[in-house]
Amino acid sequence: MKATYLDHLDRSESVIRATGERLTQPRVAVLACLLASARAVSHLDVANTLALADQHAVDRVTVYRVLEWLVGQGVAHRIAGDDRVWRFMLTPPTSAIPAKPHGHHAHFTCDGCGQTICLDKTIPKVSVKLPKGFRTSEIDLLVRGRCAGCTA
Amino acid sequence: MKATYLDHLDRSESVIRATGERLTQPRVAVLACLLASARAVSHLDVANTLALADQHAVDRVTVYRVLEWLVGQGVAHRIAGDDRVWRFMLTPPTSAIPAKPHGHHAHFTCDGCGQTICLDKTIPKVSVKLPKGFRTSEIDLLVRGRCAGCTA
DNA sequence: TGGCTCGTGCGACTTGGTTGCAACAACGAA
DNA sequence: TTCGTTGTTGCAACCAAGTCGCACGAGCCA
Repeated sequence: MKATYLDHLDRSESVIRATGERLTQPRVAVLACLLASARAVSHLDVANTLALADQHAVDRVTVYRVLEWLVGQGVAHRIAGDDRVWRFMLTPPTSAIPAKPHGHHAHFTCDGCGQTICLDKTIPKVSVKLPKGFRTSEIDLLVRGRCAGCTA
Repeated sequence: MKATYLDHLDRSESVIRATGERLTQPRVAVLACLLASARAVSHLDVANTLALADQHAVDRVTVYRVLEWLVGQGVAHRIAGDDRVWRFMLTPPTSAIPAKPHGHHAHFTCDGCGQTICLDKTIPKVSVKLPKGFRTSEIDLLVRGRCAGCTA
């Protein structure tokens, strides 16, 4: 991971450019971190990665704000973990700025190693019947269990 | 709510007795709070209810521990909310000590008033196909939207 | 290049939750 | 009914995640 996120700086830059918002170094670095990770990452993960890697260190408050901003742009989405820490992932398989407000997410969290991955592609849509008068805006499916590595 | 939880003290007591563990005043009071509420409640909700109602005030740390204990007994289960606060609900429709470890929960959270209710009865079981090697232990379904009151 | 505006960094703060420990209460045995 | 053991409670201190306010600085358009 240490070096990997550097490989994504270019793509990160173009995604941010596509939003029409300001292109700043912290935004590029944070998004590159997300691009480099197949699993959900916390604020702290991002801050640590950037601090360790090289001179791209970013203040932790800025990391919070950039991630918030990415969610607002529809580039990323947040997941509430079991440890009451927000984790963040790119929204769909890396397409640019979808900003689909009413979503249907599915994630898998491993009880062994704690990693969270996205299952959006493999899980069928769930249809929900709510009590009368209730309206659905979003459905999150959280599967807990053991990943392949931890089962072995 | 203020007086209501008092109506559940008897039932609370018998549920705790049924666990075979010690019967204490804080346990009875906290469980009575859960019994009295149709929706998920936080540690703070419980502490406030008990503090307001009467002489049953319980230290907040004790509330934390009692709720933890109820989860361990299978009487209640916890829900991670959007505001990174744990909320608690009775596990099934109030049957005693089910302690079903591998569950399938469904909850609804209202974007308007923030309340969380249980949908276990109305939602069909979701079958999940995971990548090879992955094992499921629990599935949580979180539906967000507007409740009947907030839609109107 | 200059200037406006928005983003960043820093420090202080809030809040939800946890830990350690001494005092206390529940409950079975005598 | 009393006693002793053992689990529970209350208190205070602590920790970590996340937020707020503000001054400085960088991005971008004219």
